[in-house]
Amino acid sequence: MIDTKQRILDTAERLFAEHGYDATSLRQIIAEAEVNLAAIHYHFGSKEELLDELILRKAEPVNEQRIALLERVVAQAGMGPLAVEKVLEAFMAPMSATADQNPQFVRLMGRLHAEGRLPALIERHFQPVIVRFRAAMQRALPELPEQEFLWRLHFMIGAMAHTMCGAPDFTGVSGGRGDFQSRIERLVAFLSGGFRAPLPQAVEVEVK
Amino acid sequence: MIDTKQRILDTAERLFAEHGYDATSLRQIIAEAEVNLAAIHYHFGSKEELLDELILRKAEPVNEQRIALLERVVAQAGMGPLAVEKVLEAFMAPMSATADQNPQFVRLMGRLHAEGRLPALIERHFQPVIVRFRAAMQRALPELPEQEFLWRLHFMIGAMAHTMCGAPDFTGVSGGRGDFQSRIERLVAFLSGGFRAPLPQAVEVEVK
DNA sequence: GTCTATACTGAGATAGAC
DNA sequence: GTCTATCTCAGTATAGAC
Repeated sequence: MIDTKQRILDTAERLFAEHGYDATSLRQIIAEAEVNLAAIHYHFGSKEELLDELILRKAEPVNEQRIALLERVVAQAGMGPLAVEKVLEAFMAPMSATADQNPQFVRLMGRLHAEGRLPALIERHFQPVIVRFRAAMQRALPELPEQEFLWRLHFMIGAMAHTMCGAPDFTGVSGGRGDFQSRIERLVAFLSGGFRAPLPQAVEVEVK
Repeated sequence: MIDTKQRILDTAERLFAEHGYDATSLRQIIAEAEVNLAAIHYHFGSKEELLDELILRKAEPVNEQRIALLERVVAQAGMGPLAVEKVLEAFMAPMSATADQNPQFVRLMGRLHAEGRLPALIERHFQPVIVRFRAAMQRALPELPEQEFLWRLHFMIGAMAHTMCGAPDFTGVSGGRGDFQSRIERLVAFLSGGFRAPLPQAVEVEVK
């Protein structure tokens, strides 16, 4: 076959999104893609590296949009203050756009998050972008002590990861066009409130 | 052996915390516990049910403390308003106490979170407590629309799960006594700010 | 009731022929 | 580049000894 590699990638992406990474065996993939088992190891090396290439081809455009939006936000702010809301929106809007065009990608991310595979993938594919956003966030929150700032970033990552990939029960399976946009607006409002919250007081809640 | 079951539970707990659930094979457990492979299936039925019993015996005291603290907070509030901070603290303080006494348990929770096994375990072992806390939170935030409230709970769960189980890089491996307490104070401050944030405005961030 | 020995199925990985 | 055959190692199931 001419494009064995492409067929493996496309089939794997679909099956991973539908059934999860762990639950999809290489033998299922080769059956549907009509290729040989060893072809996967020839082209990718392992199941995990197959996942890596699969994420890479989706993550690149998202990252490019993020950088572009962030630069625009920074340019508009000029020498003045930077609003946390604007920075957060610049980071999340490209995911929203991708979600509307290609719902399968979001399902895939959700699956990977649920299976605990996101952290490693984020490390490999989103790190450079995250560094830039961290700097912008720090500029938007100049009065926050460094330690507190880093902890709040940590909280944010937890909320974001959980939200990009899943919704509360009541929202149902809908996920129609535009849903994702409002989800992000809610998240941005919540996170902005969290980042601007007063510093914690050491409150004693003794446990017997 | 007299207490095969206990030895399996103790060994599994240690190995799951050290290497993760997926990475620990039943054969490793039986080797260290010096029992037979089939004994696990005799006593527990499957690897997953072994994990379940293991979590159950740790989760029960935490849940009891949570209920007790929550009742105290509610009693102190009387007919007056309920502070989000107090409710959040009542929920998290027992985890902090457990963390200080038994660091291995927190590592285990972290592992399970990283492997995407927390949601199912939470569903099975923490659901009744969560229902009560949800009600208390709703009472503490009477002006928040239902939909917005549920979304903010969703954001909270993400931040909490991520924080209970892991820390930003800079904090190192320390995890000394009391560390966990301050971590929770920071999280409570952040979440309270998020819950009290103004409702989101539909802000347009167009993506080319 | 408890536990042991052993076999079964399906996973990912690999060596080497073509 | 591709495919066959095979390897190792999971979790699971069962028959039967004490």
